[in-house]
Amino acid sequence: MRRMTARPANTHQARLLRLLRDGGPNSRAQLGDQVDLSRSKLAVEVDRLLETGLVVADGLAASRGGRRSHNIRLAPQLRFLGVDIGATSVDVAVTNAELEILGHINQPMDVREGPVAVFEQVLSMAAKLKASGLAEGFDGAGIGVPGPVRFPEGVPVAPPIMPGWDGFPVREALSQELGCPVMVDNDVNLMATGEQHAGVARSVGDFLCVKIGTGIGCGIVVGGEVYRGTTGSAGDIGHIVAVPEGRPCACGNRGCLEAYFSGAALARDATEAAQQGLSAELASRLEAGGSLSAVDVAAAAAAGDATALDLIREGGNRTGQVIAGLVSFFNPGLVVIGGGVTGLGHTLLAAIRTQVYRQSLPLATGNLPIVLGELGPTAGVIGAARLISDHLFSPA
Amino acid sequence: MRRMTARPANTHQARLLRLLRDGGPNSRAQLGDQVDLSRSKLAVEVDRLLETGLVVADGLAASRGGRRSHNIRLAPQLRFLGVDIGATSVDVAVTNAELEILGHINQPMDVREGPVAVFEQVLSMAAKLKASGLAEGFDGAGIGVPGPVRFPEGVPVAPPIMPGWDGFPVREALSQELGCPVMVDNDVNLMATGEQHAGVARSVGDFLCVKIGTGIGCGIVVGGEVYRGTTGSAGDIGHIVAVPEGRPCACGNRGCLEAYFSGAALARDATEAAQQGLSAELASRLEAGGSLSAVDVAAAAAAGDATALDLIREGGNRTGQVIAGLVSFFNPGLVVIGGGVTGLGHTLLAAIRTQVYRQSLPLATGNLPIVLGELGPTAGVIGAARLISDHLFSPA
DNA sequence: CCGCTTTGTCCTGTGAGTGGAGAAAGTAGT
DNA sequence: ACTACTTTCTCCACTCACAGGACAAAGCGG
Repeated sequence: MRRMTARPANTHQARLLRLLRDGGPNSRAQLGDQVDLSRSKLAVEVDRLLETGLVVADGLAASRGGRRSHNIRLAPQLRFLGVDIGATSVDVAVTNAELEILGHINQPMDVREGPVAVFEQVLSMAAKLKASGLAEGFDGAGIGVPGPVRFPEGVPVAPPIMPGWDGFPVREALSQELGCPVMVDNDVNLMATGEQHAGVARSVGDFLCVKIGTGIGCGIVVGGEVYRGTTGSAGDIGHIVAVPEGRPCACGNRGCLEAYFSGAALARDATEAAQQGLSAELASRLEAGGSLSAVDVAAAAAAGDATALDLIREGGNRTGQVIAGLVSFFNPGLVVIGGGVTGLGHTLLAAIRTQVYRQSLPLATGNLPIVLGELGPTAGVIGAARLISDHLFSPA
Repeated sequence: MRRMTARPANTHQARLLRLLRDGGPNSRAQLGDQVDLSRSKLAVEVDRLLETGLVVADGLAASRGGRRSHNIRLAPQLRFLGVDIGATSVDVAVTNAELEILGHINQPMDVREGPVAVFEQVLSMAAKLKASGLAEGFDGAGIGVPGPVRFPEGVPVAPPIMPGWDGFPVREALSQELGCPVMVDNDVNLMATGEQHAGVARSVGDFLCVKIGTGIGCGIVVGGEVYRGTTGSAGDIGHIVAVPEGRPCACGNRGCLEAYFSGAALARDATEAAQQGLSAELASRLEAGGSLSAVDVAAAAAAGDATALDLIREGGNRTGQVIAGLVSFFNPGLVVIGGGVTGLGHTLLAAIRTQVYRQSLPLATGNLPIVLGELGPTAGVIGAARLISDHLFSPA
């Protein structure tokens, strides 16, 4: 099957495509209400889009008191691939042009095995989605990697947790394999993009999205656009010093946030507590599973285990302290907490909130919601799909 | 004399005005090289600007091998007023349309006396500048205040160090008094704007400008635009916690950066050291002046006083720690240090650099200059003039 | 005085975009 | 069935921004 080849010829067409993506099918008249163009001009642009095949007219909508309108929608066969590479697992999903998830696979994986092995796995997952009839091919793909990215080129730069990926041409390689345009970003930025597109951050211009998984990162959105920083490392808050001269961290410094809290730190601290006999609950889980993870701590906390709750609270306090500083500095309109540890839920959230509301300026916290992400594990893949669709739905 | 009434009618005219402001007089041909418009279109827009009186043609430039060009420049009688209200002093300056300072007055003052008293002083300073023949009136004024501002309305909101100003309609009141358009911003943002326009931050898209005066604040520039945050309090880093559970701070929390370092904290610590007999140098200055300020500490440090140097280093370390966190988070292309304590110079700068380069990620610090501001006390007033000129040189 | 260059002006063609007239297709009331 | 009114969509003429070329003006060097 022929894939999407055309791109919008001008900003009007790009605007229309995004409206159809975000608002679903629409009549010409409804579109006209949103774009500030005369009906005549609008009709011309819609006709041109119809010629390219990017949008189609299918059927008539119900009358609203007058002539029935033609439904204009994005071509139904368009497919985007969203890939979210974490430290220990991959998510791959197919979406339609409206960025609705049609199919989603999650598999365990280890980024440290390097780009070649991971690519093979990603491609086989994509193939599986194709084989299940959800797509005959992909019109574009977005991919998130757990480290800083030189965004224009789509190349990871000096990623601490995935050293083998440094300089690997992710964008070009994946584009070659899939035969479609590809955009690459940091996984945290994609989570923020996802929550912005379809989650809690809709209609918020400036917000922070803190992702707590194996490590800790923070997506920064300024005026509706992801801010990536000068070298693409913006939001890398895991090694902000939370406790001056505190615990040694793997990075060589002391007192880093990640030395106190993250999926990895939590698992380590829980294991230690279990071995010291501080918690029967955790000890029994350790014996049963051989090792502990954030999920075990969450379960223990849900069962009322005091040690688990303490660990979560303490981690939340540290994290909240750092976030409080960022809130004072950045004055966001919203803070989203997400990532693997979202399962720790409201115990974590409460600790973070307490610290932020206590330490940040009243003016900055006065009307500041601090909430859990709403999309869970799909935020990343939705963000990835949105990334490539933003790219494709912009003038060539 | 008639003041500026016209505004650019479109973005082309605005663009041309800014080019003339930032690049000085120019021929039509030179302008054409910079704006990507046909010569004919450019000529039309320049003619219209000439009609409005915003720009004038004065004389012919030297030949560059062909017909001599007409010099096009901004109207020479245009005058902007830049006002920078600090905690303890005011700066008022007149500039021409190219934002060159024609006259500059600095006077001590206390913001806590409230807006009415301060306004009176500012107006008398402006009158003095007028009386000296530098201006017959003002075409626009920019004003910076030491606290958060609701930018669109030009009204301070909940400013901690100037409680009497809360909600006072600074923009409207000053506009009324001066009879010209006025824009209001945080003083720190204006310093950043000034350094961006005429100082060390020219041609840097994303940077931080840390102003250490009576308090500590940070101007944030994203993509060449000042970022003000959701409620206008972005950059308010003085009360970020530098030491968890540390010294009590006037704000009610513990361990705030300003409790450890700022002009006020430095004066207090120096006084204490002098009284405890730790430094003969500081003690003699205390006896001579009755009190100590950051300037005394700077002088003592310059004279080699170990205690003064220690105070500066320790303050620089604390500040550097906080900045290190911000650098990891924001990944700027430049960090500018300015404000009243700039006199502490390289001792301070070295301490800050050490902390940032040690604690932040290599990717973020790899190519990160950390430098002192270049404009000193004029940064604020230049920023203020630039603020209003940006406003006036944009389509009506 | 003759080419050559640069600067600035004039004029016409093109394409984007507006706005109005009106056709097409529907609903509701009489 | 007929009328009045609504909404949707199309067509067409007119305006305006802008490009680009021709050309005039004003300088240079030989």
